[in-house]
Parts: sequence; C-alpha cells; structure tokens
Amino acid sequence: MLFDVWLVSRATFAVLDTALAPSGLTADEFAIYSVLTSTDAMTPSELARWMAAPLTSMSSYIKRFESRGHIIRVAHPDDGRSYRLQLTAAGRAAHRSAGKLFQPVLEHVERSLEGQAPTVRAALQSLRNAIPLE
Amino acid sequence: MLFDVWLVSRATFAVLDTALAPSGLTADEFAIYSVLTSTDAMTPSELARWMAAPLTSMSSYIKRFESRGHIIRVAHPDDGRSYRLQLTAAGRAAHRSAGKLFQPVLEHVERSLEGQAPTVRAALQSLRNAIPLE
DNA sequence: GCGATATACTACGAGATCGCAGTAGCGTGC
DNA sequence: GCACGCTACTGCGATCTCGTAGTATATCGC
Repeated sequence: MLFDVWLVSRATFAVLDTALAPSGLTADEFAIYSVLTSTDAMTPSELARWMAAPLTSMSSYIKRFESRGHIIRVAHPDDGRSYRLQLTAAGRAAHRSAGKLFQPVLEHVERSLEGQAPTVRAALQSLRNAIPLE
Repeated sequence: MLFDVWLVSRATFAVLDTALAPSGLTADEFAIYSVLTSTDAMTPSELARWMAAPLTSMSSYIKRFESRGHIIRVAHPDDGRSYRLQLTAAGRAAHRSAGKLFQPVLEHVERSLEGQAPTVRAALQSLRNAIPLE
C-alpha cells in the first residue's frame, strides 16, 4: 500500500512539475505558495512541520523565494528568534499564474475518477491521519 | 485533492526515510529494490518509466547501487544499447534488512486505518489510473 | 536575575536530482 | 547495404536537498 502511495506521488509530481514548468514553479513550490495564500503569516518551523520537511530545506526554500521577490519576512511579535512569511504581490501573481496551469490537470484527474473523487479524498484523509507524525 | 496527495506523500517519505535510515536505504531506494526483487531483469528505461523519473536520475541511481555492489548489469539479449539490472546477493540482503524496518511502519498504518485499508488501497489504484501518464 | 537548557533559525558543505548535450546501437526506406 | 532518424543510455554541470555545527533568543529552575 505504501508502495501505491509512492507510485501515485511520483506520477503526480512528475505531471505537475511539467505542467507548472512554464510558470517557473515546481509542484512543491506551488504547494507552499498555496499554503501561504490561505493562511497568511506562518513561521518557517510551522511550514516545515506542516510539509514534513527538515527545517534546513525550508531555509533554502525561503532564501530562494525571497531572492525571487515572492515573499518577505515580517517580524514575529512574540519571538525574536523567529519571523513570519508573507507572499508579496509578485508572489501572489506567480501563484495565480501557476494555478491556471494547475487547474486543467486537476480537472482531468477528477474527470477520470468519474465521481469517485469524494471517496478518494476521504481515503487520503484517513491515510494522512494514519501516518505517524514522528 | 492533489494537495492531499502531496501532504500524504511528504509525510510518508519522511517517516519511511527515518525508519529505513539504519539500513542505509532511502524510501525511494527501497522501492526500487523492491521492484527489482519482484521482477528480475528490468532495463533502466522501464524502471524510469515505471517510477515516473527522468532517465538521467535513473542513471545516477544505478551508478550508486552498482558502486554499493547491490546490482549488476547483464547484457540485454536483443538490444546492444541497453542492459538489464539484477540485484546481487548483497542487494537482496540489504532489501531484506530494510524490509524488517519497513514492516512495523506498514503495520502501524494498517492498524490505524482500522479495516479501511482495502478501501484506501482501491482509492489509490483509481487515483493512479487517473493521473495522466504523460 | 541569572545560569542552564531548549528552541528557532542559518552557514556551509556533501551528495542527490535532473536538464542538456553527446555517443552508440537499432530500424526503416530506398 | 547504407543513409536517415529514433531510441537507450551516459558525462557533465547547475541547482536543490538536507545533515552538522553554529548563533541568537527564549524559558525554566532556583
């Protein structure tokens, strides 16, 4: 079963990476931008925990995004060691244009599932809860 | 939904990578070794297509596995450009010892799913078929 | 209030991933 | 049977990922 997870995710990433390529974002990056649009002001640690990545990788991402001018750091009100991340207008624009490329892929998948989408979604949810969080 | 795929796979990889760490294999590598144990004699291209990875990455993997003494190349009977991959005894041993570390994680997940495992598996299958193969 | 310990992040470097360009063998049309 | 295009793979180099070690701030015990 975990095997199937592996296959599905490899295929998904491959497809999304090529679909999103023209926008200059990878699938991973698109996901991060998506989180940042929905919940503004996350800290690097929260983000790292959330996507199950090492904090060091997160650091690299942030540096990259920052150098693109897509995010800015804003001071954390309660913790001087940390800071919060916010998408800039340019970042939101990049996310939107990547979203336009993302949409057709999602639609294709949902159409191929022929109404099974809710079942699949539910299954993914259960699976997500079943993975030990470390 | 593709979002959930992303989250699930990130979490899965993270957990498996740490679980398998003592064996010296990553989750990706374990998966590849698993394929090679079940179907002996695959070519690099087949393997790459199967796991939706670029052939170049496959090339790197093979080099790495070879330098570990875990796989050998055997001549392809019909095609001089290609060759086939086979696990060596050492490779199979590595796979087996990684399998011992893999098992508890899988069991934990299945137990957490409380009988829903077949549903989830089926959902993953449908999803896999719904991803365009490029 | 102050030392000890824990937490949030970063610098750096090793190794992994993968795109581009190349080589070698295959297969087809003629 | 030979020129052409096609496919299988590799070398190299740019970039990404992430572990180790370090710095800065917070928190806890007293």
